[in-house]
Amino acid sequence: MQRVIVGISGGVDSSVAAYLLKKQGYDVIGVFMKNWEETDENDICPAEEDYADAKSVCLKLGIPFYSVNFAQEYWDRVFTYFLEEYKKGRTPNPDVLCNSEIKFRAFLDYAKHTLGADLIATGHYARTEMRNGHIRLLKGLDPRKDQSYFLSFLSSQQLENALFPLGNMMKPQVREIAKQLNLRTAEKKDSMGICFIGERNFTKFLQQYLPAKKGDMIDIDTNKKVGEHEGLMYYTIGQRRGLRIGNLGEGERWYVCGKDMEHNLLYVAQGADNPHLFCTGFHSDELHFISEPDEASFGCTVKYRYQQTEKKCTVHKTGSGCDVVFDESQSGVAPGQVGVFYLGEECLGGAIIDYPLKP
RNA sequence: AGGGGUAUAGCCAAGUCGGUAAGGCAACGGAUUUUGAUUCCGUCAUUCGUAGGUUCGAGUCCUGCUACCCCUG
Repeated sequence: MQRVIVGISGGVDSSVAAYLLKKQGYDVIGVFMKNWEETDENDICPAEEDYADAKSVCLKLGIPFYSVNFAQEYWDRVFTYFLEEYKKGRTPNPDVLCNSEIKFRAFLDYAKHTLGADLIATGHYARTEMRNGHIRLLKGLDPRKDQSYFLSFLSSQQLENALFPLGNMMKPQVREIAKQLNLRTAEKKDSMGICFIGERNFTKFLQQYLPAKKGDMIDIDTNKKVGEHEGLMYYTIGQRRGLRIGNLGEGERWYVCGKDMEHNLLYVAQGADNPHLFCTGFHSDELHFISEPDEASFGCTVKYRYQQTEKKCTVHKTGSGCDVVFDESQSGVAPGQVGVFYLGEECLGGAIIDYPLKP
C-alpha cells in the first residue's frame, strides 16, 4: 500500500483531498504545516483555528494527524525574497515560491524521509499526466478554480512525487462531499491573502519590515506633480485604488504606470486606455519550464496574474531568459509577477517578469 | 474706486418655465481572488457661500453681506 502524506491546511479542499485518497486505498496521513509564527495585528493567531479544523477533519476521516513547522525555512527561502523584491519596488508572488520551496520541497523531504511516504498530496486544483516518460502539468478541470498558475515553478521531480486529487473536480462538488461527510470545513470560506501569512493589513504589515519613504506622484503625460505617494513599495503597476487623486484632469481613472526608484517617484497615467499603461510584452531573466518546447521561439498563451484570461503571445528564448511578445498590447504588467505559459490545457512553466517591453 | 461674473458633497460638475439635488473622479463597504492589481456591485449633499424676503412650494426669483475671479482706472 502506498503511503501518501496530505498537506492539510484546515480548509475544505485539502480535507476532501485526504478523503478521496483514503477512499482510493492509499495509506493516508494528514500533516498540518505551520510556516508563520507571528500573530496578526489583532494579536490573534489565525493558524490556530486552521490547526484545530485540520485536526478535527483527520479525526473524522480516521487518519493519523501530525504537524510540522517550517517557519524558519519559509522565512529564509520565501519571506526574505519577498522583502527583497518589495525593496526593489517590484511586486513578488510569494505563493509561487512557497510551493516550489516549502510545500513541494521542505514538506516533500519531510514526508519522504521522516514519515516514509511514497508521495505527497495537496488540495490544489491541477492535474498531472505522464506522456513519453515525461510529466506534464495540466490545468484543473474547474476553470474557475484552476491553480496551475501557482505550481508553474515546480520541477518534474517535484510533480512526480505529488498527487492532486481535486484536479478533475469542480469546487461545488468538493463542498458537497465535505457536507455529506459532515466535515467542519464544509462551509468554511475560501482562504485569501498570502499563503500562510493570511489576510491582514498589508500596509501595516510591510511597514514592520521596510521603511516607507514618501515621495511625489507624477503625471507621466505632463511630467507634473499630481500628488504624493506613501512609499513606492505600496503600489503595483496597473493599480488604481489608493492614489487619492480624484481632483484632476478629465474625471477619468488614474493608474500607476511606473516607478523611478532612484528619485523615489511614482508615475501615474489617466484613463484606462492611456498608452502609457500598455506594453507589447516583457522580458524575463528567470525562466522555468516543466515542459520546454524545443523551438527557440514558440507560440502559446500567458497570464501574468492569477485569475486572468490568457493572452496569446510568442516566447523568444534568449541567453538566460526570454522575451515574451503579446499578440496584442496589454496593461498591468508588473515586474516581479509571474507570467505563466499555457498550451491548451497544459502548463508549460513560468517566467518572472523583469521589465515590460515598450514599442 | 467703478463695472461684470461665479459661489452646489474631498474634487470636477449638471440642475430646464420655481415643484422638492444628474453624472464623473476620489473615498468607503462588498463580490471575486492561496500574490491587497484589475474588474464588478453598493454607499456617499434633508441640502445648494451666508442672512433675510416673495411663494402653497426656491439651488432655481428679490435684497443685504461675505469670498474668489475678470475688466476699467
